[in-house]
This record gives sequence, structure tokens and C-alpha cells, in this order.
Amino acid sequence: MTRDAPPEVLSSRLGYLLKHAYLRLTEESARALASHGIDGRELAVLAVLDAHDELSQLEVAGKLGIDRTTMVAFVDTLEGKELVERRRSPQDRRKNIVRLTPTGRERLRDAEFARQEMERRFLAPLSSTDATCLVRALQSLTGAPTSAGKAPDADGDGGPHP
Amino acid sequence: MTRDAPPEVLSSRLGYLLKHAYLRLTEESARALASHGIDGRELAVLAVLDAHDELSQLEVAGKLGIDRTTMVAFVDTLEGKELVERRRSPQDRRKNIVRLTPTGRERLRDAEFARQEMERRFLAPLSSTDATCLVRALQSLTGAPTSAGKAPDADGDGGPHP
DNA sequence: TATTGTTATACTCTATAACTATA
DNA sequence: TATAGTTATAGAGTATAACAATA
Repeated sequence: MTRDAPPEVLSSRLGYLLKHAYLRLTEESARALASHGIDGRELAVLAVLDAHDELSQLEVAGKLGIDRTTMVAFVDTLEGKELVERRRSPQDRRKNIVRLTPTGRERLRDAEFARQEMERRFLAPLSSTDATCLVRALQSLTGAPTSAGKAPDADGDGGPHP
Repeated sequence: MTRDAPPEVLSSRLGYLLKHAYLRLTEESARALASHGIDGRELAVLAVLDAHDELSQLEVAGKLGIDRTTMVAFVDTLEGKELVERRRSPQDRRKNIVRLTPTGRERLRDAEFARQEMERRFLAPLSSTDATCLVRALQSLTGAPTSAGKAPDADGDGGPHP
């Protein structure tokens, strides 16, 4: 793909800007995480697992906003890399509880470090005011909790999105 | 249909925020443009054609940052809707010059209005300071030309406003 | 009957490779 | 040889539908 500077007619369209910002970040993310053997979405799965105990596949999927069928493939991949493990819930044998392995926890730590560095580089063109403002604006637009307090977050019941 | 608030562990990850902001905008865009019979990407093609004369398919593709093979399908679709027309360039018969039809120009005007309204609604949760800052930050991150001092959608078309 | 995980399948979006017609 | 458009194809990424096990 040729990466021209976008023409002015596109430069104030939110759709264009969000899409291309996301694409650029995804590239940088892949580059930064490649040596850790995971991609940004897999890292997000690990981070969710680290932040909550005893999550079923469906609950993880709910937190990430993805479908349970998509989740199967993620867990397959991460289990293949020995970063997570499935075990049947004794309370409800329909559920797979997904847990980080020790290796997974270690990988998460290292990859998170790389991700933070990547994000810092990515935002480097912005003044610190603008960077803060960007993140706050995106949190507001996505309904994300702002860092003031812990989210009263309902336990992952919710719908995957389109 | 209810969308969970993202858990705190994801709410400060740029990848998550950009992706989900983009997904939400895409939904709103589709809803706003549905009655006009086009989607946001098709509208962007029309806007590029309106802003530049005598563009070949390849040149349009370059401005939009998409592949020429992808462009073929866009032009096929838009030509099927009688919004654009192809004609062979007399100077270089390998090239297809793509032009808006009168219908296409009219559709562009109406759909642009709907898009602007949609973006205004989308940004409504933000203070005008934050909205401005968001757009400026995204322009900076994508290498888009900034039109200095321009408020997002304050007037307009999100298009060229010199 | 409803829910969880799974599989098979399909659909969207986009790119790569190969073909054609021009240059 | 190189370029513009086209076609065929493939590969992400994700969703829907159907099914088995379990509740």
C-alpha cells in the first residue's frame, strides 16, 4: 500500500482519521510485540486474564467485546503457546476456566513493557497535553472507565459487538 | 445490543480505544448514510473525486490509501449506482478517468450533510476543547494536513475549507 | 429449555499474482 | 519493459448456525 499523506478532503473526516490511526498503531504494535511471539489482541487477552480471577471463556470474550466463537481460536492459540490453560469448572462443567500459566504471566509482563514503550513512541509527536486529551476523548467515546476509580463492571455478560 | 463498558485493564490501551472508537463510528456512519444508499468509504471516494479533477482510478486509490484492485470494486459499485462514470483518458488510453455524475454530485452533497450531523452527534459527549484536540491529535498521528484553527465540523463539510 | 464450548461455514475487507491493453 | 485496469484468488478477521455436553 502506498502511504501518501492523506489529501485535505479526507483529513478532517473522523472515519478516515480513526481508521488510519488504528492501522498505524496496529503496525507498530505488531512490530513491537513480534519478538515476544504474540500480537496485540493476544496480549489483551492475557491482560484481562491477569486482572480477573476464574474467568470462563465467555466472560473473557465479553470483556474484550468479541464473540465466544472467536474466543475459542484465541484460547487455542494461547494454549498452544503454553501461555494459558483451560480447566473445566467444577461448579459448572459447561465452563472452561482460563488461567495464565507461569510462562504466560512472565510473557505478559515483558510484552506489556514493550507495548508501553511502543505507545509512548507512537504518541511522541503529540504534546503531552494533546496526548492526555486524546486518550481521555477516546475513553469518553468508547464508554471506557476513566482512571479515577475502578469500573463497577458487570461481569462480562454483555453482547459482542457488530 | 447492550455494550459493556470495557474493563479498566483495557481502557488505557490505545489499540483497544482506537479500534472500538472506530467501530462505533462505523456503526453510526452506516446508520446515518443508509438512507442515502452508500457507506462511508463510498462517500469518501465521492469526496475525493469532487475535490480533484481528472483523477485516474489509481490516483484515487492513492489518495484513499487503498489498493488499485480494491478501487476497481468501488468504482464498479458506484458506477452501478450511476454516481460516477469511467471514461478512457485520451492522453493515455490505459487510464480510466473517474468523474462524478450530476446524480453523484447531488448525492455527495446530501450524504456529506448527513455525515457532518453524524460526526457532531458522535463527538457530542466531548467538550469542544476535547473534540478539537482529538481531531488535531489524530491528524498529527496520521500525518494528515492540519487546517490550523479549525474546529471539528464547526462549519462544515469536513472537507476542504481553505 | 437454556447455556457453554465447539465446529463448520460464510461474509467482509483487503491484498497478491497473473492477465490484457496500452505505453 | 513498465504501467493501468482487471480478474481470480487467498488470507485476515469476525460472525451466524448447528451440535454436544451440561445445567
